[in-house]
Amino acid sequence: MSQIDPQNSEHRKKIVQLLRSHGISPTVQRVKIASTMLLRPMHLSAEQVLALTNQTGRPVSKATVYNSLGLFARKGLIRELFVDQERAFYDSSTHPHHHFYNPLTQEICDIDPKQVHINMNAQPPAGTEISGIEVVVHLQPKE
Amino acid sequence: MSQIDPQNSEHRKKIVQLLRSHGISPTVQRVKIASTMLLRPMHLSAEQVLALTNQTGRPVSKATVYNSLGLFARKGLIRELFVDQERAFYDSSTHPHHHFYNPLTQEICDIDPKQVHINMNAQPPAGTEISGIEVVVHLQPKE
DNA sequence: CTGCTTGCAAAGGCTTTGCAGAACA
DNA sequence: TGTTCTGCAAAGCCTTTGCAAGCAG
Repeated sequence: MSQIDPQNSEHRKKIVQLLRSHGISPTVQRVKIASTMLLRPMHLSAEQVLALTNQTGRPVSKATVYNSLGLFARKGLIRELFVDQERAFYDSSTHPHHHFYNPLTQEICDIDPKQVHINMNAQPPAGTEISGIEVVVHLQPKE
Repeated sequence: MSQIDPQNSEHRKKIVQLLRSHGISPTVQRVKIASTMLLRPMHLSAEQVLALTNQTGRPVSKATVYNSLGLFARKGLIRELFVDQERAFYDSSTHPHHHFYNPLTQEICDIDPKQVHINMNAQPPAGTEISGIEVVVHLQPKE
């Protein structure tokens, strides 16, 4: 996996470009947050993004993290996951794929889209079209 | 659809039996809440259940509604849906089926399980097994 | 009786907002 | 210079909790 180091101007440029290409003006904070998300493809809650982002350098405020994550999700840079109502999770990989979710450990993990085939014949209600399909496989401890 | 009228002792008995068969002791409030849920198979938020339940008769408190819905869900009498993080929805039909969700109108509607075929080859993580599969098809306005 | 349930209000936790100052173009 | 963004704290909202009074069995 290619590491993205916000200190490294090479990677910094990539992030800036990525933000620009999604119509997001690349402020210092947004680049920092985006670096956190894309450093490793993960499923993070807003609180976790805040903590990771602020491990180094100048801290970013909580409000800005929430705003930026919302913005990124609206712009399609990341994906918002609703697996339980406690909190939202943000998924840095936007390509279509599905998830295992363990409510006890609050862990989410990816399911390779090649492993899942969905055949849907149902028509969406009049005036609407499908914007995305989310499959969450809930887990429980064996036995 | 067979209406369930909580005033009607015939239906009341059915609800009591249903609660008992799920290991739930049938208090006055729980019967009232269950009647609301089962009056018509629907997707309701806790707030909506509260409002509907309290349209008639002696009002049930908010805390009791939340507690009872949580209890019903844990006991498998209803199903808890997480389609957005704003609030939980409760689905009075527990048989496996899937949902369309329109985030703009906050409307949920069922998808006939016969219309959806899921082929999953992915293995659940070690020590866990699948407890349920939730498919949510997100909608957006056409055009 | 004895334990479970209810109700009220207050607290909790995640997220948004209001507004002044800072950064950007 | 005008617009956009940030940060802090406070507010908002859904949900849970603490505890005394009430009900079920």
